Amino acid sequence: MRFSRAFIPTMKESPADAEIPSHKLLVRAGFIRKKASGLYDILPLGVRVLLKIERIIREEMNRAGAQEVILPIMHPAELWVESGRWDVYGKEMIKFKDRHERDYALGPTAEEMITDLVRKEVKSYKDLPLNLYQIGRKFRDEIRPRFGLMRAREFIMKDAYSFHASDEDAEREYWNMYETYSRIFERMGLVFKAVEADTGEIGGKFSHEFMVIADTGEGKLVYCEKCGYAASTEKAEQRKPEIPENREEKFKEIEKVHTPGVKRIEEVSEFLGRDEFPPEKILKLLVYIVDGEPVAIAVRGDREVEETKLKQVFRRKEVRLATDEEIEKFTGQPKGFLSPIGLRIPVYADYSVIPMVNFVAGAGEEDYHIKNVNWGRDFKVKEFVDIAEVKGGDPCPKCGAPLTEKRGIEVGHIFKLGTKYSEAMNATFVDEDGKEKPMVMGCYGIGVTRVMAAAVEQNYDENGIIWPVEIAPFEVIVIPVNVKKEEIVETAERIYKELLIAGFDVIIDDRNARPGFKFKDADLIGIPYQIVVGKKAKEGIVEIKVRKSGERFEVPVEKVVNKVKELIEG
RNA sequence: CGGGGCAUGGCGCAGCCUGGUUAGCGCGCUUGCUUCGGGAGCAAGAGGUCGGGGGUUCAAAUCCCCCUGCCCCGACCA
Repeated sequence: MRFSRAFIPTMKESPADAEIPSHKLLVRAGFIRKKASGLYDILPLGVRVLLKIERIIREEMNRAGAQEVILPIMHPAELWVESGRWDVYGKEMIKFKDRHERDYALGPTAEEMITDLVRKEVKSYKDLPLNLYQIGRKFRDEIRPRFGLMRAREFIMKDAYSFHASDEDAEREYWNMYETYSRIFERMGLVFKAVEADTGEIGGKFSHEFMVIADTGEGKLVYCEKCGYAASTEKAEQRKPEIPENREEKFKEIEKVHTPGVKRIEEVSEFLGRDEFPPEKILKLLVYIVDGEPVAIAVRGDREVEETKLKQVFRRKEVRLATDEEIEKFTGQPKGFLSPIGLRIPVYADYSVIPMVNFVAGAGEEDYHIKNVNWGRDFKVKEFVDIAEVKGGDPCPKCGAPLTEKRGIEVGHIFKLGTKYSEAMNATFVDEDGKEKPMVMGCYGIGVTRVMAAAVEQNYDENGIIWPVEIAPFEVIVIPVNVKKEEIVETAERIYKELLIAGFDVIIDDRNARPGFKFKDADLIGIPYQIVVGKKAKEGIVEIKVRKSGERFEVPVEKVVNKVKELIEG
């Protein structure tokens, strides 16, 4: 590729609407352009990166035994109605009608479409297992698209679905995909972590998310360096604390204190004296509405409720915070001073409350708190549940070692679905024993466009992007410093051709521009290796610069190809 | 959905509060000359329905109303 002929519109300034590095850099370096909120044009450089990402995915999926298909993006409503998701997924779907007034949606995911295909064609256990995947556009009408490619309304995804005759075989494939995904992200040169995750809207039995570690990630995860436990904080379990020995003996007399206008945990702590009453000594009480019924949720003052875990505890019914009016109505107590004592609604307490002794809680009346409250003695806990968000430093639920907390970008998610869709859609087969059974399913997704953004988020500096060579738009750029000098041009062209012949992805910056201008572009775009052909060309010497480390080597022209090979292949 | 902000040439912005005659700046773009190892200099140019509609006024980018688009924030006080 010749830079002078390439469509690579770079710019000095970031667009005003870009917030995070990947968004700014992908726009500035000419990989993408915004068309509308959550919709992007992908320019040639972007396409090159996406094709490389897709190639790695295809190779590994095929190697793992999966087969590629292409299903329509336009989904007939009937299938979604059949699975019961037409209304559930509802607002996230772009829906429309054809000229005959039939309902359709642009596919946000394809369980229904694939299940429909397989149920029609597969009737015997002999045809199982089957793992089919596709790489294509997906549409989700996000409440709030943001961060460029990270949360777009139209994006490219690889989605795979597997069908099995038994639960064991589905589980075997699940781990097969786990290994496959690990290889895929390793090959892409990304730092990632596979974590146990909540199954979310897709449903199913258990799942893992593949998170690219980056500070701008929307997801949080914790992991244990010692035993390898790793989980999304939406799922991470707390180690259940022991009930302190002889706790009753430590109980002190209840004491009511005047705390005018002091509501927040932090304020209470400050007011009563931080040293004696840190947030860990204060009880936080919240009221949630679970399927219309109010429940009180107690957590230690320094902890946050993780709503996804809360939903799990209440088996995924509708769970939401109570409004101020509801709080007053159901508890008869003023907000800000809620007390577990004498509460008319059941109290569920987080594990973090178990070791608490002689703590502070609201008094149930305006401007008062109570000291030396103890669960069991002063109020009844209906059940101790694991609903607080796990934080870095907390003990690992498996081995007790302190957990590490990081932020990450979810680029892949694998689910063991079970028979949720096959039962709803009647996807059955006849087993060896002659009986008709629902197929056991799994599904496995990778956000292809998101991987591109995540890779940038993890690999950039003040000068621009630093692509891992495996997914870089070009592996090498040849930069003749001055296209008016014959010996420079000749040398550069020669190296360019040799690299092409050797099979490298190479671009030559043949533009009549000043050297500094070209260097800036090369750095911005993030091409891993730059070959600078300058003054020493006439002595047969050129310079190779490594984008990531900034290292520079002077190399004789005839050794360039070998040196590049050595650098890229390690 | 609720709250806030923005919309002026391809990009980034000023002007608007306190209406007034050619709407400005930087970058980019075109042409020429010079320059050529970290986003060059000089000179000459091109390019704008000031998001759209309506209103107030002798006069609107500027004031008022409506619409659209885009961006940011939004449980944890109970």
